[in-house]
Amino acid sequence: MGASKVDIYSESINAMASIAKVFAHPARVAILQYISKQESCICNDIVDEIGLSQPTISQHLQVINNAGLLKGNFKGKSICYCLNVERFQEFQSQFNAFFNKTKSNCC
Amino acid sequence: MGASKVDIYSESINAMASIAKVFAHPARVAILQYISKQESCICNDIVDEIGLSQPTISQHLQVINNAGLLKGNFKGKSICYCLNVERFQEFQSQFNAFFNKTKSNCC
DNA sequence: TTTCAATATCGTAATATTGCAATAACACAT
DNA sequence: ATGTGTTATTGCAATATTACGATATTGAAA
Repeated sequence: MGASKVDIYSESINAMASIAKVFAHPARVAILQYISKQESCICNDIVDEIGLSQPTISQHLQVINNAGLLKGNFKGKSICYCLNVERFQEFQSQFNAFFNKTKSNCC
Repeated sequence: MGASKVDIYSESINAMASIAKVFAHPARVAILQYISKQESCICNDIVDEIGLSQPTISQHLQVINNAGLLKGNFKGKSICYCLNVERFQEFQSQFNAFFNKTKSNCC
């Protein structure tokens, strides 16, 4: 096979894995950090900042965007990627809920 | 290509991605939750609990174990997987540090 | 020591992910 | 309308991940 058997898990478990997947690649972690560091809206300089090609960056941005983590001006010559802080906060809460729920021990 | 260009990112960014990767598959999320739910040490019933084959579960357990998230008795007929709570807590802290550092906005 | 149950490893197939070159699409200015 | 610069899409190659059957290994009990 090779594909994850998504149908055998609960909705919340799949949701958790999906969220984690966004952060499971260093390029996406770097992009998120870079975006948040910018005072003003950033444009195409992510490509210069990180050592990856423009198509690859665009691909990673799409993953981040599909997760709902971006907002801003998406039309025009210089598109503006900004962090959707509300959504980001939501992710943090979900993570912490999972961590706190799973923190028991047995031996 | 197909391989992540790990060498172009900082150590902390790669660490973050590595941690996230552990939780980026529903089977591993389910395994961690199941382990934590058990009152006593669990054995081979993870295979029965989750609908995956024994080799596949073993593979996922290895990923979790390589991340340092397991402890317990690893020899004997019924091996005992328990959550390494200290390590788990450490992961949670790293996550929160990343989230808190990245929570700024621009537009 | 032989047997048994539990876990790990090997080999392999299928799918997913990553990355980039080439190209398209798009918004804006001239 | 024609460039120009920016981002998205397509196509493809390389690698990683997921999954399982078959088999090996292991520790304990008989």
